[in-house]
Amino acid sequence: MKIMVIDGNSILNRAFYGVRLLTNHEGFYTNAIYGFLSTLFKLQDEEMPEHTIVCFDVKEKTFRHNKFESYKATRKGMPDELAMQLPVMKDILDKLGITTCEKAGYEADDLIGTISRIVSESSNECVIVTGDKDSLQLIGNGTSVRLVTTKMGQSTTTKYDEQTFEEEYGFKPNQIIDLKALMGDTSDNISGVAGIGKKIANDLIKLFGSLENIYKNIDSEQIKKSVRDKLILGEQSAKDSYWLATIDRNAPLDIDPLNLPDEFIDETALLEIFNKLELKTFINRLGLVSDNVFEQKEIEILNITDFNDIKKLEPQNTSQPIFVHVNKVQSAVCVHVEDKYYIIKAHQFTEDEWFEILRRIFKLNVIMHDAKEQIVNLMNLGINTDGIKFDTCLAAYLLNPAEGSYDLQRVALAYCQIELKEPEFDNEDAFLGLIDNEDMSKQMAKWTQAIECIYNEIMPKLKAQPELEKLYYELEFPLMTVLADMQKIGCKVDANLLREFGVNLDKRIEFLTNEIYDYADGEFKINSPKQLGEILFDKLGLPAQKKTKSGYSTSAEVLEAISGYHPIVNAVLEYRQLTKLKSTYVDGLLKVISKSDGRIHSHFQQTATSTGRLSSVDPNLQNIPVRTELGRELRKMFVAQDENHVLIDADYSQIELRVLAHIAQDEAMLEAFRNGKDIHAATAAKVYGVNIEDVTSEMRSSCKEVNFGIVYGISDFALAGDLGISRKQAGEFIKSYLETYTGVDKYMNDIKASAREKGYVETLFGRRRYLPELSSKSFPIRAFGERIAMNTPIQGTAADIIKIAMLRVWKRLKIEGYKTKLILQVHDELILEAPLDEREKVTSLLTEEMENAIKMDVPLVAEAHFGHDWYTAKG
DNA sequence: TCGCGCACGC
DNA sequence: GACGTACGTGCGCGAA
Repeated sequence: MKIMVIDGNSILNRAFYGVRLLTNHEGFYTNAIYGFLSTLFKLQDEEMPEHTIVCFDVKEKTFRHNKFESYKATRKGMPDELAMQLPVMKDILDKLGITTCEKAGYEADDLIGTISRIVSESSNECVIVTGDKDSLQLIGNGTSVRLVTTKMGQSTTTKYDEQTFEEEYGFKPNQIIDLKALMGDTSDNISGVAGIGKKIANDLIKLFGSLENIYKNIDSEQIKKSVRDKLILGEQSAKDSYWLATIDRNAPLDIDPLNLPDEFIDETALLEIFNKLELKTFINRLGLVSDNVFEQKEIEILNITDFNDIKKLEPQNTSQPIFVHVNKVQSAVCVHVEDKYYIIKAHQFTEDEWFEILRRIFKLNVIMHDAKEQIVNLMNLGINTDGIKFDTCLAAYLLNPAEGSYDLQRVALAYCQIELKEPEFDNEDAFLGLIDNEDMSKQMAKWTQAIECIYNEIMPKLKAQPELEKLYYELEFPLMTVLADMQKIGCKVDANLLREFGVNLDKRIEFLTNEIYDYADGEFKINSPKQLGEILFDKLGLPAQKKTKSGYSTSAEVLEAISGYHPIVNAVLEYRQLTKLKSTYVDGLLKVISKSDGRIHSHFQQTATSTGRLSSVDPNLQNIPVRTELGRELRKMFVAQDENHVLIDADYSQIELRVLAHIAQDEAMLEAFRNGKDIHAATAAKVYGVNIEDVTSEMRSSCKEVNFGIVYGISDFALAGDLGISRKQAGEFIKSYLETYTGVDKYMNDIKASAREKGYVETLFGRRRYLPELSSKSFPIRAFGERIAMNTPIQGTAADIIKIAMLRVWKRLKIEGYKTKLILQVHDELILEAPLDEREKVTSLLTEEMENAIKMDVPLVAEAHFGHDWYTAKG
């Protein structure tokens, strides 16, 4: 028989610190439970024990504390985020039928020691699972120890038996006690012998075998005098330490390790617990819900191979929704109509037939998951996609925008506990029609079925929040088509100009590289912060300012501070700037220019941010340089298609501060905007108590920083860093700022209180973000949550506003028959590509829609410029 | 492949 | 006292 004994506290601790903080939507922490169970199940699979026992420490003092008050005195208590998970964890173990064991006055280690003794004495096998090395002393007689180490998210285990232990340590497992008696253990506050560390302790143990033997031979010549003196002085401490480090293998047990009950799994209870914790992976893992509905209910999968059969795709009642899934490589589509799943594969039809099929499908009342990329493709084929009426991906995003990822697999798991396997048949071969089998059809049907399930789960949740439902139907969903259209059109890039720019950069980079090598007196990877740090701070001896986890910090901030010490520093700074431009922008952009139309088709992600902003990838066109002149040059490469077109760029002036003024109803700030004042100067005038015309540029720019920070929920710490002043001064600065803008002060306090109470914050349009961080007892986490609480309504409302503007601009351009196209959005900026003769009209259309997107108590101001390229159009 | 340090935007 | 200004994406490096 094999028995696995787990040190519950140890593994739970590892799990807690190894897995990022997870919570369910109510803010209950689940990361330790998640990590513990992952480790438990993994080890059960590996070790296949007949029985598992989990031992826990009890809060009360143990026999060790009773004798030595100092024992483990330096240990901090469990953080609340972990403590709250402990009882739930025990309950889960109970429902899993796993025996738990704890005893007042004893540590988990003692219980484990006792269990392993009993098990091994009866010639059974015992595997101990723990995260700390104390239990290694228990190895022997069929007992092995698995040490679990965690790295963010994953856990690795190392197995020690007598042999591997001796190979690594060079002595027997129980001699660990003797070792600890000498060197002590800071984590348990065991003192050992003062002055004796790991090295000497190891040598002594190898020479004499045990503590007892060392003292018997204390006069031996093999012990140096200095060491002998320390040993004599610390004899009592060594003996006490020996006693403390010894695990009691005769603790009283309430269980009989040799006669454990069968492990009965209470499926109903576990299903309920895991649902509540939103740990759906375990529901699946334990098979609490059948993951394969196909096995429960035979569903009808039909291949359509005859073009004449396509009328089957139309439901009797045309208003009835159908569910559509297109595989990634677009070689096949699955349509779920009424109770049937139709699979249609492109290669079985002529191109005309295939397009006609798609045309018919997307005329119907279609529900999809993440439709945008498909819409782009269909638009490119000239197929109308107006039939698409619902996107489950977007809905999932609106219900909780902080999830991070909304691919079908994840959402199906979250809402339906369906585990969708990575598709095996979604590759080049499938695209060419080389793969055509039943499994492929079955897999596609299952994915389509998941969409239906999500839809059924999500609809009532969306309807339960009327504001969110409105946001979905009136803004987010229609915006998807606008984004698809922008992606399809893309933006023209002058590749030759870009390449030329790259060549010039390269020349200068090569010069700088040589210069840096000369200064450093040798070659190294300048791009490696590690190597650069060693050169600057070790070899050249420049004063290091900051450390990072992995060595010296070489950030621009640090380098600027030391630029006066050595000419290499400025060379590195310039090198960094140029190589960034070259690799990310020149090379990066050249890679993604479409061969067919010479344009860049960035993808606008609609479900990427937790505030409601869009993001842009492949390439990211929302971070094209603008601040430095050289970087800004890159914008000259983004051009209108020809000399008969221009780019028109309009950006909102101070949209976030205006939103803040409105939401906070701050009289002073409202007044400043209403009167068209320079907000930063106006702020400075008030904060410093001078007339606006007497505001110096320093006063203005420091207030600009504060304004900027206020929008993000500032701290004195951060502001101090930005302004280069002390934290105290920064605190006073913020204080006088908030005394000037009392409405803002009140808003910040109110929003935090409301967020704590409700568990979420909202934008003006009801876009929600949940804040589990606010219920944390940990200051940094809670403070983080508070900053989000202050920032999200502002940033999110601004995001809502520009989305409204985009939708209206796009619609008007279309309805009023302009050829002008919306091509880019950069958070507070919209860019159009317009034929020359439409320029004036669409410019006013654009600013008009941007400024009137929403009625607030302050005016919204958008400024537009135009030009052949983005550089000029940015104004 | 992944995490980190760094750098670009709003 | 805690140490983190919000929100993103992408590159090169270096360890696994």
